[in-house]
Amino acid sequence: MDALNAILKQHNLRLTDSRTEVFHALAQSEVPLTIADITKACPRTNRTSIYRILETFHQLHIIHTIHVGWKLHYELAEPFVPHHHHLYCTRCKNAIPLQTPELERLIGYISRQHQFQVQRHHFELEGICQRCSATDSTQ
Amino acid sequence: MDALNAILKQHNLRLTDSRTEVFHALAQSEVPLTIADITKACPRTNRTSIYRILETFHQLHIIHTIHVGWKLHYELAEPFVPHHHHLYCTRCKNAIPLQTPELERLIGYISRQHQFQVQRHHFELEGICQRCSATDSTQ
DNA sequence: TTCTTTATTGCAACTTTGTCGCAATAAGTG
DNA sequence: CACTTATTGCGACAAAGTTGCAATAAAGAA
Repeated sequence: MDALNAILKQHNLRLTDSRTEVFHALAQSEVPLTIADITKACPRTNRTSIYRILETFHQLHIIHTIHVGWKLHYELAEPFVPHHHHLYCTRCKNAIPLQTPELERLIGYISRQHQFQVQRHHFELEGICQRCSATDSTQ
Repeated sequence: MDALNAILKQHNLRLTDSRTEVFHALAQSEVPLTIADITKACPRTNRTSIYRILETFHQLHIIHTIHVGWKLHYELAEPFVPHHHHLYCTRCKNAIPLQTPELERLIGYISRQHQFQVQRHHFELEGICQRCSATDSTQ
C-alpha cells in the first residue's frame, strides 16, 4: 500500500479510495482479471473511474495486461508481484503462473541484437494443462 | 487462396466473397490489423460477418491475435505467413517482424517440463526501436 | 484543525463495439 | 439446373468504452 502511494506521489497523483479498491481487487485475486471482473469486484467505484484508474496504473507500470483468448486481463506488475508469465489452459480456463528466467535472458539478447529498448514484454502459452490431458475424455 | 479454400473445405465451410475479402485485407497488410482496420478495409462485408469470419479463421488457425498496447490485432498465421513475432515501437507505432528460433525451442522445453500441450503462444516486445532512439528528441 | 488548491470522481449522455435471431442469399454438389 | 444448407445482412439490442463538467475529497500549508 505504501509502495503504491510512493509511486503515485512521485507522479503527483493521489491515493484515493477508488484507486485503493481497484488495487486491492487485483492484489487479492489469484488470477488475472478482466475489466468485467474488476468492475464487479469494485462496487464502490464508478465504471468510468475504473477505466481511468487502469489506464493510470498501466502507465505507471503498476499493472500490465495479459492476452488470453480474445480478452485482455489485468494483473499487478513487478514491484507488487514477482515477475512471471502464464500457461493458460483452454479447457479448464486456469492460468498457471510460470517463472522463465530463460525468457528474460532471451529478451535481453534480442534487445541488444536489434538495438531495441524493451519497455514491456508479453508472453503467454495457451493449451491443455497436465491435469486436463490426464482427465482426457474427448481430448 | 487455394490453400484457404482447402482448409475451409476440410471443415465443410465455404469460400465466400466475404471470407475472401477479409482474407485479402489481412494478406495485403504489412502490419497486424485491429478489427476497426479490417472493417474499414472490407466495405463489402457486413460488420457482423466480420466478427463471425474472424472467429472462424481463428478457430481454424488461419489467423491469430497479437497483443499490442490495449488492443488486439489480427494477422495471418503460419500456413500463409512464416512464423514470427514482433517488436512494437511505442513511439513510431511500427511493428517490426522478428524471427526467434530460440523462443520456439524454449517453448518446447517449457511444454515438456510442465507437461503442457501448447496450442498457441503469444510473444511481443514493446519499446523504442533503433530508429526512434537515434532520432531521440526527449527520449 | 481548518483552509486552499487541484487531482479525482461520478454522472449523464453518447459513441463504439460486439451479439443474436431470422429471413434472404449464394456456395457447392449431384 | 436444382437442391441443400452454410453464410450473409439486417435490425434491434446489449455491453463496453468515452467525454465534459460540476461536485468531491486528497494533501499540504497555515
